Amino acid sequence: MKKSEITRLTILQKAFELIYTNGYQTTSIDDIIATTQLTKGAFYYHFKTKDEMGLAIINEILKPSLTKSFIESLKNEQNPLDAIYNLMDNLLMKNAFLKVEYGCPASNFTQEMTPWNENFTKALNEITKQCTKVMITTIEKGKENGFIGKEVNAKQVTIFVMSSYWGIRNFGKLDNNNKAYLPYLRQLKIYLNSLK
Amino acid sequence: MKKSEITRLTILQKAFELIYTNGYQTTSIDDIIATTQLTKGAFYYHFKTKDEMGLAIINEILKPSLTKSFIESLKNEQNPLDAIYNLMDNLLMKNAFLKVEYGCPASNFTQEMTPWNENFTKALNEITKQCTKVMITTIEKGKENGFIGKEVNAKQVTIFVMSSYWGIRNFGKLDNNNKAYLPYLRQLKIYLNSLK
DNA sequence: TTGTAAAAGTACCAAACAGTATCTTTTATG
DNA sequence: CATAAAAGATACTGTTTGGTACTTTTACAA
Repeated sequence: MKKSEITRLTILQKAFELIYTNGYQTTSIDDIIATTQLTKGAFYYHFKTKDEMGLAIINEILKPSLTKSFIESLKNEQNPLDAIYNLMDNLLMKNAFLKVEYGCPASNFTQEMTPWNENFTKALNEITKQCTKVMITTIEKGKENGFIGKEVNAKQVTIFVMSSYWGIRNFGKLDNNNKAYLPYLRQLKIYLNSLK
Repeated sequence: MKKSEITRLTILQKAFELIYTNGYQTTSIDDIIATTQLTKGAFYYHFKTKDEMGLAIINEILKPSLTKSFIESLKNEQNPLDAIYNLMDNLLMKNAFLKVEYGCPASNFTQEMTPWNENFTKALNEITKQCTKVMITTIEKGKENGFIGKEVNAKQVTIFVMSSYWGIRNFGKLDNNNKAYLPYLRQLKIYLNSLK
């Protein structure tokens, strides 16, 4: 890997961490170059504007990480209901990338940027669509394999589950701990079992 | 109502609208005084700082509006499952105060402010706790009245439902329309019926 | 090894920002 | 209707911000 590519990636990763913990608007370029030990010259060599960097974070850091989580969790497991539960359990309780007190990075980005940046919205929408698609396919397959009742609407369930995930991260953020995660996961299991 | 009180309320309401549509950080005090047709002198006569105003918005605009919605919807209805469904249907589809494309104001505030303002977090947490409490009580009463199965865990269900609500607003925001709301509501109904 | 384009450093700018100091006008009340 | 305090207007400040212009250093292919 070329040195300049490493620099670029360092900026993206460090900037992601700062934005994930402090928000996009409250993270200044000066903050980013301070933590990366770089200068404005380096930053603006790699990115035309701050927003171009933000978009790169979504597409090059967030997107691969999230879609990988979804695809790996959902495609390999036999029982789709277990798969969905384990995916959520993993995202909430085990993923080292995601921290309770900072919520879901995709959701954070959405909330903060959507009102004023259309490109961000589009990029985030794509991630969501990809994740949604994988989950719908998983459920449809589960219906064929007899794991899930034939009357179940895959898209509805997906939207419902994804929503509940985004929302529960709000609780975690507000409470600044994962106390709400356990009752959430128990209820999610009950709900998923009702789809058999 | 005294004139100065009207001015204060006007600032809060107009500022709320701006922040709801554009975000807190992207709404400047200059923006607020421009839309209110007031001046800095007036603004800083009523509020010591921008954050003091933000806190006042949460406590004096958001809190009463949301808790009123929850209490009125949940306390008056006979069947608690219908009550919860109608509350969500109302918040998503009928409430003129809330717009699809801008998400849930409480959730927006939470996402944007939590990382850097503890007072905001506390105030938002209080609103959430109040709403949660009302819903838990409603469910408990429903268990006593036979509307809901005795084995149902009221707190779990409340957290699950509230999460799903917050999350679905994210979908609406991302898509910039309420297409996702209908499948969500259908699935919510199916889920609530499973609690009988 | 060396020439050169790529990469990074330095110093600056104009605009936007929250907030203040001071002055003027309303408004409520004796 | 006089007057003082409340409410609001005006003009400013120091700082932070994203971004730029220009210079220097580094990496790497020939």
